[in-house]
Amino acid sequence: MNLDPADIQHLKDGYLLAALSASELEGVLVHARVRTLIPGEPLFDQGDPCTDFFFVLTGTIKLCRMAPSGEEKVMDLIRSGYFFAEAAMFMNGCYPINACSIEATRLVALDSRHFIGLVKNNADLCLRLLSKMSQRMHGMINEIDRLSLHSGAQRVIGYLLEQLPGGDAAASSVRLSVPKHVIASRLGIQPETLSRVLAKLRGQQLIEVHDDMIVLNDVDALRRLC
Amino acid sequence: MNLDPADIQHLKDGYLLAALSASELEGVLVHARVRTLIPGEPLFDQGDPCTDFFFVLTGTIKLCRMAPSGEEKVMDLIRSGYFFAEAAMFMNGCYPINACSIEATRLVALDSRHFIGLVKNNADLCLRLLSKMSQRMHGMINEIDRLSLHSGAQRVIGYLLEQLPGGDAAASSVRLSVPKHVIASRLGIQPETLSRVLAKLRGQQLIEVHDDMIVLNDVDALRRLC
DNA sequence: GCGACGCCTTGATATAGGTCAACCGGATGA
DNA sequence: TCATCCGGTTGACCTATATCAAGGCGTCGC
Repeated sequence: MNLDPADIQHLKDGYLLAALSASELEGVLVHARVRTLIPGEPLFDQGDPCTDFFFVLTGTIKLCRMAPSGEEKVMDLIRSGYFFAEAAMFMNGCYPINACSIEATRLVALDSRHFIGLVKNNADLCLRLLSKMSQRMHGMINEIDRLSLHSGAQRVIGYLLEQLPGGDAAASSVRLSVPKHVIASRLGIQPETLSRVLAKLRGQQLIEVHDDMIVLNDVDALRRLC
Repeated sequence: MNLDPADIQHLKDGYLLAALSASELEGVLVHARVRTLIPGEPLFDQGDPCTDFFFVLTGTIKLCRMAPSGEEKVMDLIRSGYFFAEAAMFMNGCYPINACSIEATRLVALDSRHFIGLVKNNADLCLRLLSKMSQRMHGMINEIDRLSLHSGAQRVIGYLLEQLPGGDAAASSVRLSVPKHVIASRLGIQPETLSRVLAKLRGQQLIEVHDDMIVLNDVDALRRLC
């Protein structure tokens, strides 16, 4: 399985590679392998040695951790056009989480060691990386206080609002691209609770639920709730 | 107020500056100011433009966010010998959190823009930074799943075990260096709940509480509980 | 077509933890 | 010295959410 020109363009648009010269990019691509995952196929496990970082071409990757009890907590959902595991690369150690697909997924695996070597000679790229990682950390700070400061219902509403296609105020409906139980885990609640929260919002006429299609009847009111 | 030689040594031991040459360090110090805070004095607020990053010489800084309700959540406690706000620096924007002292604190404020300039010309430093930020992100991932996967009691136990002076298995007692209500917020629980958890552990003979001194009677049992 | 399964929903119940209120003891300050 | 305040503790109560259990509705393979 190989990279076609559209994939390469896609990759170049991702922030990590945008700062590379043509020859550097060439080198990175030599060390890149395309992988295809069937739904639910694991990519790596928490504790595996970190040899690659990844870019999602199509599909969705679920990053999650296992509690000692066996319960799993979804930490992040990585969709087409995004890198992941690039942070682990710099620790030169092991992946801190599990990664697996939740639908048919094509992704690019890029060689960590080769890329590190590249970064050593490219201060500009380095700064971009620092900035990007700062942004991720910022996102995590938000996540931490969402989890600890807001109620389950507020987190659900926040999630729905996040999924709104940006810009268009009129198009106030959302298609859930992952199963509801995955969203529940992402939000740190049980599937039953998610279902109840949605039912309650439906009862208040704030939303309409048609399977994985959710219409937000009153975006402003929802925004006020959180 | 100025830096004395001990302070400078202290600073050089911090990871961010260890990779600098003598002349680079010189430059950084020219742009450094020592600040002294009384207990509870604010340093910056969430949303303030990010002009400096900091190093704690003595004392403790509390990083926290305010919920819309006015409730505050302690995100981190920064003690002597650690940098903070270095991530915000790379975003070139605003501080994402509030910072204030919780006791008399001496710290060094370092000029962000000057430091960024330096990093641009030092790929090695850059890599160290990337690695350090990865570690922080790793810590945040742990924090997120602690908050969402573990009970309040487990988080309390985890906190106590973290505070144990490393290495020495015999010395199984902990002195709480910050007020209990700050720890409670750090752990995402109420002060009353923290108090009850400690009372319960005391009832099980697992710990002894003497004001801010906590003796861990059975470290292994505690570790098993989480 | 039919059973099995997965996903979601709904109801009943249990429980962790939050909230409110009272109280204690030490520190502070008039 | 006494009043006050602050941090911590304890009790009573309540609410949000988890847990357990049942059932509905698609989808898939046979």
